[in-house]
Amino acid sequence: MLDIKYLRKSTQEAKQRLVDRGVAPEKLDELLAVDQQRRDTIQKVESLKSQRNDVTEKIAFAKRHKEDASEAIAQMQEVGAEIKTLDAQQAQLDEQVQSLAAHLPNLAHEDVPVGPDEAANVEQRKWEPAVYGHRPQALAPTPEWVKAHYDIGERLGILDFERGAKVSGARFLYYVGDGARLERAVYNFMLDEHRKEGYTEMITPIVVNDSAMFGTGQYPKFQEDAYRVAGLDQTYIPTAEVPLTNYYSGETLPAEDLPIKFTALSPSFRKEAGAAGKDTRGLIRLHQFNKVEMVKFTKPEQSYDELEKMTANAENILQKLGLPYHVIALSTGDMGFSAAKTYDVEVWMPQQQVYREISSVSNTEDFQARRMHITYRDEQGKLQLVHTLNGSGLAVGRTIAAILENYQNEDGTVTIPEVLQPYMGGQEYLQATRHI
RNA sequence: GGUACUAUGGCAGAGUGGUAAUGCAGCGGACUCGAAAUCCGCCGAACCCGUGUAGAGCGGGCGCCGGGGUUCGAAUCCCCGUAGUACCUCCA
Repeated sequence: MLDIKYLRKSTQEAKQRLVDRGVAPEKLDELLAVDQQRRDTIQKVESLKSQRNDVTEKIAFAKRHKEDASEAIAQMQEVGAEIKTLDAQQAQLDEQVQSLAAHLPNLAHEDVPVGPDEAANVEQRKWEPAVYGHRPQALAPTPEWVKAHYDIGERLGILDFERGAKVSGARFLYYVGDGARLERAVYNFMLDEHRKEGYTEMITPIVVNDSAMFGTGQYPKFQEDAYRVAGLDQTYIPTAEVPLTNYYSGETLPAEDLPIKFTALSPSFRKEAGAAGKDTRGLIRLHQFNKVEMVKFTKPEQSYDELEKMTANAENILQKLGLPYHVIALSTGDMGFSAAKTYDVEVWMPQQQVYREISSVSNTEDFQARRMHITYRDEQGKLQLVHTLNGSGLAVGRTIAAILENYQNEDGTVTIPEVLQPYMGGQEYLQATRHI
């Protein structure tokens, strides 16, 4: 949620910044017009209420002294009715303001490249391991025998998309045997790394209520992509960002505890509405996938430092896994709804020879904190909104995909990255095994 | 899931229709070399509106878990929720 006082005071500037985010400028005019109506109504009704409070006090006084107050009471009946009408009007205007404001995305930080879409994103840096699987060069031309991760996964018998579709539907799968083990190794490794960096590990609810979904910005605008629990006002989380960030909703945090850092593994559920036909094969785009998430609560002045650190935490995982990647800064037109600034980390997928998003790290500044009222007291003892950040660290399924493609060998086996071997009982290779 | 009870400021805790006691904590001051104790004063709400020196100050509204209702007037009465506790039921 944006600060309505800022929108009123710096309307022209705000309008330009909203345009950068792809919002029609009339949206702001509309909001401010309704806001003006609302404030006019408030002034009317509050002066009536003030009057009522005075008269009512006199009535009370009269009653105590056994005097007649029927005239004042009769008069107040009318005022009362008028107040009721205006109150109802105001409630309606409140709702309109809320709804219009709730649909406006966050404003971009001044560093963010301005542009309408992903073409305006800017690469920040690129990384590749010195030793890459069994080959020296990561980005050297991909040998022709390199297969897509889903082909290797099925051939090794560790990914079962067919039965996933049979039991659940398209975009669901079973991990089988070493596949399930590898998935578990990957997320345990990730959680251990983040814990070393000072993140507190959490296991969260994976079903949340509507106000939590509103708090992080998924609702009201993006309901069509959410898995709602039938018959209940609850939703399967699209990311652990939702329960982790809402953990402190409505609370005032001790300033000395900031920044607070959480990490959690959770399944994530997405309908992927509008993605029909895209990435239909493999682990890239599923209705359910595991993700290790990082969330931070910070003071405003430290949030951009913490954004860099969180991005580095995501990169650290890829570096230790020896997977090539690059980091890009998303443009104003490509960022998510709640973000003020976002870095995407994209991992190299050799079979398609493209970088695919494996992590997205965002500073939402006070956008989410205003929605869910998370504050701290500054040195003057005044309540201030915290800044919240979130980032994947990393998407687990996509990490598996990247490992299968980057670490495959010509004989059809896959080398298990060294840092994961201790999590796999020392096993060094994945090879075809027959499972029942 | 059922029944009963409960929900008031940072904490504790009064208030059963007349507009939120009191204690602790906090802040300021007096006393003191300083501190403690004591005394005096202030202070309670993620809020909203007006004015404005523009998150100061002042005035008003609101405010007793949330939302409705009754009433001139609701913390108080009624209804619907939510959460907690106890017992029951059911379980992992």
